[in-house]
Amino acid sequence: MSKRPPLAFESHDHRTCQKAALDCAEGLRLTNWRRKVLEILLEQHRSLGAYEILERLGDDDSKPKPPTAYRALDYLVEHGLAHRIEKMNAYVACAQPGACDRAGFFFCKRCHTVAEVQCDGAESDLMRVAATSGFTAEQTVIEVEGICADCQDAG
Amino acid sequence: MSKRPPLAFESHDHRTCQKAALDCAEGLRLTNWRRKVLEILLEQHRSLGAYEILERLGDDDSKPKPPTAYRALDYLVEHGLAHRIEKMNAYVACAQPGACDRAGFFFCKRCHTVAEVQCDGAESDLMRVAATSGFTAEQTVIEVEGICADCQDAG
DNA sequence: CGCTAATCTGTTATAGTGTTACATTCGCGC
DNA sequence: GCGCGAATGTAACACTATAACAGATTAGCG
Repeated sequence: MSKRPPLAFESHDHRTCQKAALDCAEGLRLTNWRRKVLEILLEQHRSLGAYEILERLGDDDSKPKPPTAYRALDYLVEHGLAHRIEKMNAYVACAQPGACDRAGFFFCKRCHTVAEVQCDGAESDLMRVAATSGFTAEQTVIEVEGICADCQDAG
Repeated sequence: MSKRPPLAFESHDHRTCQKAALDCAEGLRLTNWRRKVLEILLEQHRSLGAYEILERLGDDDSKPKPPTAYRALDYLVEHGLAHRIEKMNAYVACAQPGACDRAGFFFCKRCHTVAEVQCDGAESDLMRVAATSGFTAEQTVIEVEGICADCQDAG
């Protein structure tokens, strides 16, 4: 957790993020729904609830049903293109696709911006503790809730 | 994260855990529901869903309604006597009441046993990163999902 | 190409989790 | 007893997620 790409809170060329994710999706089976969901998530570094995404998937006369969104999200999460923020019951595009093992998240509870960081140090500490009691770790959730600088300035 | 009390997975005198929690509740306003919920949580180092707790709060002819459980749980969590496990939508008694700042959790997805550890190192690393972008951290969730030794042995 | 198997999608219904809103009661100091 | 704040009771509802099954599409193979 030393050198790092810009956090989502910091200004950066977001097209780079989008391109990286789409590149990483090469070779995967990105169907229409999956691509659409990924594109929606990639618009910003913000987390979106499944039903929020669902809203945006539909046109005026008909909206897809919940399983459509959940299936696409499950796929994206399984393949490392998106993450679930447990504390928010929400989803966010992966910010470091292809290299996002051991990710941790900072998210602003006001604007829902999510910054992703690598948490190797924290992770390996935890793994060490787990090992002492024979616990086999499978998945680690590291989420820090707070207020981002912009929202603080805005009062 | 170096010296530590026995993890929940390890054998220990559980009455010590229960007594510590009840001692810590001295001075707080433990109403009937709150005490009952705390007692239920303290039976084991296992997480319980709100509706599971609700079941056990009622007698045969009448069960309290959801807000009863959620209100008691909110109170216990606010006052450091219980924690919420985000990944499970469930609650667990605090294992180190009075000294449980910066807690992290290992939980077995089979038996729902939850071990609580102090995560000072991980926490301060995260805080440092947060600070670099002006992010004000308020709450940190550290949860490791896996399989405990007993469940592994049991296949 | 044409078949088959696997995967993805559509749809209905329902399960599980958590909250709002408001009426009522309880506990306690005056 | 009275008044006030906290806690509880109750009904209804909102949000999140999954089950089950039918139908459509696609990939791969002979």
